[in-house]
Amino acid sequence: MSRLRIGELAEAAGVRKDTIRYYERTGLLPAPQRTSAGYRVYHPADVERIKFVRAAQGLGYTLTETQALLLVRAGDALAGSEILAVTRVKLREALARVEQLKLIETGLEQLGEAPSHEAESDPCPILFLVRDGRLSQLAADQPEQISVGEDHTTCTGKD
Amino acid sequence: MSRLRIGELAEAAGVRKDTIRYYERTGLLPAPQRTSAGYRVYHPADVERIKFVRAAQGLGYTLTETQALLLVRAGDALAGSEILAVTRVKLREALARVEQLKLIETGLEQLGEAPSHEAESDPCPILFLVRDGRLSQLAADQPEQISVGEDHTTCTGKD
DNA sequence: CTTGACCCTGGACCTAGGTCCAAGCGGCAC
DNA sequence: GTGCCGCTTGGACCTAGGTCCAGGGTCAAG
Repeated sequence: MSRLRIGELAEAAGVRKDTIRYYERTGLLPAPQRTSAGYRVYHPADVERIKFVRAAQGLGYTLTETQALLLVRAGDALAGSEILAVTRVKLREALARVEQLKLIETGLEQLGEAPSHEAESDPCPILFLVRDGRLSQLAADQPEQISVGEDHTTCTGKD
Repeated sequence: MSRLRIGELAEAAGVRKDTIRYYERTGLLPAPQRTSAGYRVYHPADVERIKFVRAAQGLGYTLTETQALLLVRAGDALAGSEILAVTRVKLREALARVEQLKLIETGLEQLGEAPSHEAESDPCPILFLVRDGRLSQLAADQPEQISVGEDHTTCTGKD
């Protein structure tokens, strides 16, 4: 049982067969050996490789970036320096995201507790979602910029 | 200048005109007033609304979730309890992502520093990317599960 | 009254990342 | 040798979130 057909690999890795063929087309998975009848034949290590790809995707790496990670995984240190920069950007984004989400969570919790009045923690209970200086950091197409200028922090709750 | 046409709104909010019309189609932006000639006419507050939407998208909220956030922003506390659950899930995912990315960053840094040998920190320098018990958490379709069982932590660096 | 910038609509197209389908072999059990 | 399941291919289709285009109307300036 050391060699798998595509269905078995799919089962073992928890993906669809189509996904495996898709990964092969896009280069995430090398073209496997074939039987004389043309059936794809996989190595058990491909199960881990696919799981790895799924994990990378889950972390927000694109297909291309995932390929770089696979190179690193295979021992290519040069690919590492490139993907490191990407990873640092992603990490910064993820940290910012956590902060934003915490703010929103807190705001939503307070909203539930203090139905409408007695929202003492913030003079403008809608603004926890609107303080654009904070919230729009992630909206910028250049996540590098942390410009918190833009003093349009007016509290006009109505559209 | 208290009323804007779509081009001005697009400019002010930093999006394309098409995006604004798209948001209108999908309900993220209410259908605006029209001039007698059929031109859309916007309120300056719509600039903030669009920026808000962009920010929410940047935080990983879907269109639908963003609509709920908009309701909350407009004062709807009931929408808040629904979106709170969503937000908590996103927060947990974001925290997990940060941890994963930190691991990867560290691993990649060490890879660059210790070219091939002297990687004392980890007996298997490839594994910082492969420890599936950790890395595949995010790959699972149910991000709730933190199952770190699965002892397939073998160090076979070659494909 | 023409020119140019702006707006309208419907619909096609795009990237990412898959997912599905039909038509047609392969292989094994009965 | 006939089911039936699994595999092959190419290509269409899908969701999300836009983006672009053609054909045509509007409006202000010259």
